Amino acid sequence: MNISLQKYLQKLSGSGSTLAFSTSELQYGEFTMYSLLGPEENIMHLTFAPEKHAAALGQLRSLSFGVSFTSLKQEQFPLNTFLRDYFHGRRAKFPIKINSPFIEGASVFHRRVWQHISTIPYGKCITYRELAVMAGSPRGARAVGMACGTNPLVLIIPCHRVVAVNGLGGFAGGTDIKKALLDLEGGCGYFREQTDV
DNA sequence: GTGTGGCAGTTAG
DNA sequence: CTAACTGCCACAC
Repeated sequence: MNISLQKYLQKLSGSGSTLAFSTSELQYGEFTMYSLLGPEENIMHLTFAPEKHAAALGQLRSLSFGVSFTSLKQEQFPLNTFLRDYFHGRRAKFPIKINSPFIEGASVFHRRVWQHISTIPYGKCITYRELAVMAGSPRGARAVGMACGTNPLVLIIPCHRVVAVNGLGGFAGGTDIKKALLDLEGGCGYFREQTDV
């Protein structure tokens, strides 16, 4: 992971000056998100969990490069309109080019899992086990859960559409958020099976 | 419903 | 290398 970050930054820092990242805290009704933009304005990290956000920043700071962070107003965040529409149920896809060193630097297995998650359509969900089969590791449901937990681009890689065979499963940022996202998308086939919710 | 053992992949040391 | 974690699952009570 750190190796890829190093390489990525090395490419960008031709002059050797410090690299500027920007962060923003985003508010959409009850939902709070944390984002990290790279020097080229590409979105590197997006999460509901403040501790994951802090960890991503910590990784950048731990590198041997000079890095600086500025905060961006929500209105200036490139995906703000898309996200706002999503949370209003008016958008299903985020047509952006994914270019995050947190993804490129991850393991083959994790990237495979994330790729498959990206193909789950809006309003549908699959189980950790099914995803494990797709990723070529039929007994690796638990490992799939771990890959979901380290997903650097929440919503863009819709890991909330992956649920346990007999329940909701976990979520970075809290299962309440996961449930709310599935609800927003119309249940995703999860609530139909549950008589209680 | 709950307990428990096994599972695959990742990370720390 | 081992040990110790996880957004899990199957199978018992």
